[in-house]
Amino acid sequence: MRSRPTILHLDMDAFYASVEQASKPSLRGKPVVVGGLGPRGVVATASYEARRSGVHSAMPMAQARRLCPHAAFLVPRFGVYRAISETVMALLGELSPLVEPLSLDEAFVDLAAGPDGGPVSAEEARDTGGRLRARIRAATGLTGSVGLAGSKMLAKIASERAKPDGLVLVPPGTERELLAPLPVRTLPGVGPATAEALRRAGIATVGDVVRAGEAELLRLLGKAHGAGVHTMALGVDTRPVVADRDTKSISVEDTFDVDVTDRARIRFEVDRLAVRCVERLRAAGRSGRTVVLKVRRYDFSTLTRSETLRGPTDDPAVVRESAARLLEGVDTTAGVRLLGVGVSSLAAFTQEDLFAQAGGTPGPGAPEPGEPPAGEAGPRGPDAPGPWLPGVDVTHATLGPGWVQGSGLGRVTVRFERPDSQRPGRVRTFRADDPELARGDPLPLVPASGSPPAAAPGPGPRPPPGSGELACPRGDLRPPGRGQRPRPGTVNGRGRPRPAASAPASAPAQDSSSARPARCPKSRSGSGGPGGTSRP
DNA sequence: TCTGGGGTCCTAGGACCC
DNA sequence: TCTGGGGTCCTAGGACCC
Repeated sequence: MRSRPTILHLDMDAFYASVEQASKPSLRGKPVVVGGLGPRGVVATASYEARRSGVHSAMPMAQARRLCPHAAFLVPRFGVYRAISETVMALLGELSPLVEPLSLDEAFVDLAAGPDGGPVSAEEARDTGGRLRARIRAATGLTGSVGLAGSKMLAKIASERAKPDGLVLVPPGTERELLAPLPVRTLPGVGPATAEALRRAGIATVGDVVRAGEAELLRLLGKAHGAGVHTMALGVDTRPVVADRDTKSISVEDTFDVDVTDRARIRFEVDRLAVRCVERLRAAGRSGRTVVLKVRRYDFSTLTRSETLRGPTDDPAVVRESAARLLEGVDTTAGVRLLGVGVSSLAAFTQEDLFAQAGGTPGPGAPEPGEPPAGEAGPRGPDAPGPWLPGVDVTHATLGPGWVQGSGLGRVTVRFERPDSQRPGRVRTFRADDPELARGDPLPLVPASGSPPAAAPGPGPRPPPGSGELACPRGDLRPPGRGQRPRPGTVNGRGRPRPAASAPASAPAQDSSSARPARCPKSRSGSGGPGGTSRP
């Protein structure tokens, strides 16, 4: 809550879909839907053309196909989105050191922490926002919408109203009248459940919340939540912009195309998830004390089981064994649709030296994940390298770069065009195993001039044939950067040098020579600890 | 052809300790 | 020994966000 509009919220317009349209000239002006393409996929982002048909984020992909059958349905290319996001966040960083990214396409900026204390007048603030939007467009070819206000809540509401490709400023002092007619869902923290509770009490708009009064809100929603909602409804929001939020947990999960009942397969999948989780943990230079297993059953009911180790670990064998123990206590006979493994209670240290000794050699009874149990095809979904997923970059030995339009029946259809192509490229169909066809690197959206734009993490615009596999071994679903925080010390919009071991409290920096027991859960309630898991 | 994947924060109860 | 309270840690679940 400030008397000057010094909080800026940037939201890139239909970000993933816009990147795809910018990368693929044939899709410009056409409906594009980015998301999971499996039978249980959901929409991540729909282009504005697709939104006109009623398609929106989080909608099941099957429904989106029914609503907009002629759209292009593409898998996300997170590596590309991440690179562009870094460019955008860097531009925000030039306005102020206080940048709080909310996701790849969204961030708050505290302009008052910038040079000269930020804009003084509404006009100055508008100028700042307008210049930012122009620079984003020049650097990425994409549009973003800007909200400016005296608080986070209003800045975000403003950017929403500015969409697409606009700027809205909420003059401090006008918050309450702006909010009053809006639905309660507008308020941060009011989701479906809260909205329903309020609706039953006859409260539909923000103005209704104010009229109901604080006591009534406390009664309806409980102490903390009720007070928060009431305060927000008054237009009062003093939450600061916080850069460098520390990660609290790291997790991976997979939804299966078909419910899994086979216990051996379930054990196998949990094992793989544990390994993937630890890969991400280690890439982030972290370790953790609490292992969490997540199981979503056939009926969508979800349960979690967790166990806290005596000390933090980043040893895959330890996490695998913990996850396996947790699984033993879960009945999965009716079928599971999702499994997940996570680690929380994160500590700052890495234990690379220890890992070299212990982590590399799995203990007895903890085989490397290898073959799936007999009778199962193994991984599926985004992991299953059905190699030619719609949207991925390819390169042909003689025809150059293109992208997969579709595949099936041993064939793959490729459109050969580049971001700077003046007209839609031509389409060719190949055998899926055509040796001249390989994964390709993404091409930059904006032609490189002087300093390279961010779109292509790879080398120049025309990689030598075959180089794709090296840069992107598993395709765009798992680009090299995926899951890796920028290395500690990397400076960019999203990852700054980690605050030096801020919390010695939870993880006493005992020397990692030998004694740290990272395996056994703290034995509680007389269980005597888990049996048979200690290392010889 | 119903419902992803990555997170954050809050609540509540029990164990345990003082 | 009765009855009791506070604080912390752990576990489980749920709401919410993008």
